[in-house]
Amino acid sequence: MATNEELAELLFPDVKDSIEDLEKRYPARNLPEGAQVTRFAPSPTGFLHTGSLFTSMISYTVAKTTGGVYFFRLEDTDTKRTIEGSGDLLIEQLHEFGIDADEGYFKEGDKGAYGPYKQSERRQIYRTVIKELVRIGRAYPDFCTPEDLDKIRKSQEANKVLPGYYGIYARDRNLSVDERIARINAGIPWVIRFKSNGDHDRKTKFTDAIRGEIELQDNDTDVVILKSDGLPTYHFAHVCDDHFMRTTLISRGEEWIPSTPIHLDMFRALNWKAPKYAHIPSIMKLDHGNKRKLSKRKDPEAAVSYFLDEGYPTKALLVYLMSIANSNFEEWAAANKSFDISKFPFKIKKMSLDGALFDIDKLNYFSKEVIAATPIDELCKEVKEYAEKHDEILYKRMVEMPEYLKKILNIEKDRKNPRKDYAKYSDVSPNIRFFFKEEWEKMVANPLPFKESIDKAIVKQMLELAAKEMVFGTDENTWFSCVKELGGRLGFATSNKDYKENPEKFVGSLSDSAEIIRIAVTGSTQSPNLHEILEILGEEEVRARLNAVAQAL
RNA sequence: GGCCCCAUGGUCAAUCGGUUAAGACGCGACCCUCUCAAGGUCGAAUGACUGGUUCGAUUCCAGUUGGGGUCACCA
Repeated sequence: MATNEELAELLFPDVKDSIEDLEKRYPARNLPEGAQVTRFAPSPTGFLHTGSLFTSMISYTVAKTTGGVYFFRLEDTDTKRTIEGSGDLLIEQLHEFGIDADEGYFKEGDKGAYGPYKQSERRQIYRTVIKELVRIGRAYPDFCTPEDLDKIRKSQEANKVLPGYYGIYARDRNLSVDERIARINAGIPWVIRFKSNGDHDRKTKFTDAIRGEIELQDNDTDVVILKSDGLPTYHFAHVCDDHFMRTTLISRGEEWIPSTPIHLDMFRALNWKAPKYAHIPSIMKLDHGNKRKLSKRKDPEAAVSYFLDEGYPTKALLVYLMSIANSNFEEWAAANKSFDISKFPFKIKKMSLDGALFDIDKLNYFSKEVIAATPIDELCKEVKEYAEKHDEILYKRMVEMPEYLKKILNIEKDRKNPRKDYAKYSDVSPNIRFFFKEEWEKMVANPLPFKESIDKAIVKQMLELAAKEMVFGTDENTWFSCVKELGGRLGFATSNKDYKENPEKFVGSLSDSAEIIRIAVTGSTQSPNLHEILEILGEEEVRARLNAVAQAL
């Protein structure tokens, strides 16, 4: 009668190393007490998901705040879904958010002593551990075809028992070693399954770093750990990699909670200490009254690239996500007058337990705050960088007349209550159109929104008067007194109080007189501070615009 | 369906058995004001339901309901 030892040898003849060897190759990390080793371990299957940014931000923050290590591992074991180059793209996008790994997989090669950090390059490690598992009888080859498995599942459904490969339904679980060897030698394809000792009627408990104690049914299914393509499944790769990479805290999506007993089962079988788990709630979206996970297919905001394309400052998204992660962040930010999330004392225990609905209003709010607090030179740089990728015309202007753009972006900015016009850089262009002659000409070619109640002749006179006599190069008060005086000559009120008391005595209010100038110069009834606008445009240009509009009336 | 997670305003949420149940976004009103963006003041709006424990439950327990997740040779 053959032994498991022989079976293991037949399955993995080339594997010479033992688990002992691996333990030596990847020694325990020498880190201070309390330092956490965390990671972000995505599959290279597309763009960075907003939920992934959220979990990676948390992993990163935990490592940084505890003086630990944050690494990046590429989980490319699903060869069918892998998209070439998306691993590098993920790293680039994370980099835009300042989430750079201390070690791990990088475009230009691995960094760190616990690699390789790309799972497809870790085949021998998995095979070494699995060989050992076969040897001790905790893993075995399974010869079921997909059709066999399908048949088993169908009969389970018909009999209304739990589907899965477990107990009496685990067809090849109790094959004799001789039989297994015979089938392998006969060339029948196989996968390797983990042999669970679990009992469905018992519970496994573990302490989640966010939720506290969680109690689940024991795992009793014999999950596949090595697929027919020679690569491991997530379950096994996670256990194996996070053991040898010495991860101390696994932060991952809450959808992993139900499979945690499988992982714990394997850690136990290998006699390895399991890491701590932090299951992060998913970011949700309201869809026809129902909450659901942000979906990459249905929701533009599920892809981080959406925010980048719209021109949200990366910091703003991070601030928003942090406010979801630890709701006391807002309070902290207000007290410290800073949105610097790296200084915020993040506590994983303070994470809320259910998934937050993505709130674009709140993001916009934070984003306006962030942009308003950005120093002008930095803002110009950011806008320019955004424009370079997404707004050709704006980019050209920023390159050709940087000082002019700087003045425009600086309107009412350098004060205690700065303007908060922009939530995203894509808001800039539509807001500043009128500053450019050719745009302004297009705008005033359309009927202008002058008040119907004011006689066109008066409007015209006001424009002509302003074109001739309005002062330039003065401070705001002097300028405004002048505007008042000019309006007064035509019968406009020179104070709102006067107008309120006797509106019938005037052709229009003080606001109305100023509005005529605003409309002519900006094409709109709304604009930032008129005085600043006029000074930026310059005397010559303003007088020309006023005359042009007056003539067209 | 089995199992698991979750449950305070529209949204994010504080409260570690005793509170007029914070705060923020959004919304409304008013103020400021040459318009707007802001800013200021004020306001409307919350403990899913039913039992139990307790002198006292938003808070602890159970059940109900509701929402979410998961049951692959995908992660």
